[in-house]
Amino acid sequence: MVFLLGSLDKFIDFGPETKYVLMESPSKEEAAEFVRGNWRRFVIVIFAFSRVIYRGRAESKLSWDDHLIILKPDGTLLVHGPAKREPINWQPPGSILTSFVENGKLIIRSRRDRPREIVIIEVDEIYVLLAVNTKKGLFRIFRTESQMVDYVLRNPGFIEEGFIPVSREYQFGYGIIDLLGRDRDGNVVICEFKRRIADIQDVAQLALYVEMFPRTKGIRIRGILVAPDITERALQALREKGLEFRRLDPKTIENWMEKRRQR
Amino acid sequence: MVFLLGSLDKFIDFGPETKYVLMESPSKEEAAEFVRGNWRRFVIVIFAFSRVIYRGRAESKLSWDDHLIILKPDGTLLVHGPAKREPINWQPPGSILTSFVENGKLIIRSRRDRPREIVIIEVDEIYVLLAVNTKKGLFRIFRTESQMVDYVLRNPGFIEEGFIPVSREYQFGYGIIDLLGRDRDGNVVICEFKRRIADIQDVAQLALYVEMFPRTKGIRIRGILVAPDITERALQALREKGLEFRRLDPKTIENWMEKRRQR
DNA sequence: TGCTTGATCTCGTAT
DNA sequence: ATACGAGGTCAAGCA
Repeated sequence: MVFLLGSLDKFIDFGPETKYVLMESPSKEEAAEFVRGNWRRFVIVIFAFSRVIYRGRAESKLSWDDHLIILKPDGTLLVHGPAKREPINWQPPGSILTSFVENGKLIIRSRRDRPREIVIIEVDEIYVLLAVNTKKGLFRIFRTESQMVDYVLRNPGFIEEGFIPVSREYQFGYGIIDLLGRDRDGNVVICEFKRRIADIQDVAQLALYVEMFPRTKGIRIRGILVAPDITERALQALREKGLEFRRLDPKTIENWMEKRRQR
Repeated sequence: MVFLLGSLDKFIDFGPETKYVLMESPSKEEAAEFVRGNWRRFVIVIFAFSRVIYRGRAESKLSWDDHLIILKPDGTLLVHGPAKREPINWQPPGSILTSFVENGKLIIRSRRDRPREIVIIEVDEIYVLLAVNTKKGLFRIFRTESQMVDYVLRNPGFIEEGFIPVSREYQFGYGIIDLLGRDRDGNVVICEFKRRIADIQDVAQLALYVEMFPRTKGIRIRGILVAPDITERALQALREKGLEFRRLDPKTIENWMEKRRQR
């Protein structure tokens, strides 16, 4: 079922089977009422001449211009400009919307606590309001860090001859170690995995783990960074810290998973 | 100027003053042609029954459902679901769009190199296509990490009596030090700033800097973490590493900026 | 281009 | 609730 409304009939009850509601140049009152009554049910897209004020963890002002505003049933608010993947302004899920007309402007206000943050959108002209009934499709993703650990658990020789995995996601006082193991000489081996190119931050993380890991006399603590690649400077820092690198290509894992599937 | 088109007249040239173009239930051919010819000029919002395949740094599949698709002139592509701030699928700026009809489906394909990534959207039914001409509003933001450094540069006594700032954004082989200074005894002081609650990762970063900073006999290298707050475990790790913490409240900076503005 | 870091990061997960 | 780490992180700045 589809509604195309030049002016909103306030008595229409948009049933659950309503695909979308489309309004061209609605009045501010119509828009305010629609948003107020329906933001929990539809994803609402508004194209309008507006400005935005944000105050919370930081503070920002976006000047008067044409913007694309998106409101989601979970409380998410997005203000998109003509470029970039990131919204110019936003409010995360869990925020609460209010919508009303004040001084001849449509006000869309989104509030949340913890942390206390507020986004106020002042709208001077609404070109189009589109409310759509989206559903959550099944989403699957591959090539995660977790799959890299899976691979090494089943192929411990990848780290080195005689490597024995001991614990996955090992927690200690200074963080969570992706994979903890022992080498053939009984030394502790801390493995840190990265699905992307490893950088100096990753070296810092591994270095902290190695230095803070509880020591036993006569047992060395080794640190190994496992990633598809590493930046030049990170590799240099790694070596100066006495840590090690193992290159693990995503394709190696893909081929391995393919083989397992065929078995 | 506004166009509302039940069916697209392919000879219309949408001038630069065109605010938006709205199409309800366009045919796949119409939509394909419109996207092909106009994605560099408009932000295009499509509400459609579709599925998405992504392959690149990772790989994902999004099953058939109603989705909100956004295309931007800079090559950004977003597929939004009914919840969350993040798009389910996307392509960053700089990607190249192609659009055509194949086997009765509208195909929207976005490609980019470095890294080579592709998103393919198969559309089975288009409910609404909205093309809007947004502009980039003036955007200003406050309360950044950079402002914290500004504050300390003008108020070095905040770190401690006798602290002398030496270099901002000091680069050396192991990263970039926010603020480098000297204490009253001539020791090196490395300051790391965080605008949010500092955590163990930040301690790891500072620890690496301090340990790798070039040493001169008789001169100590001190590390100070400056943030509005710090987690309990991070503080513990910090102390074990012989590093220090200074609490800097955002309000302190705000008040200081307010005063400066009044002068 | 590569590299590093900030971000109103967001998001999931474990405690 | 808080903390920690992943992310197709994105985006900016600088060598």
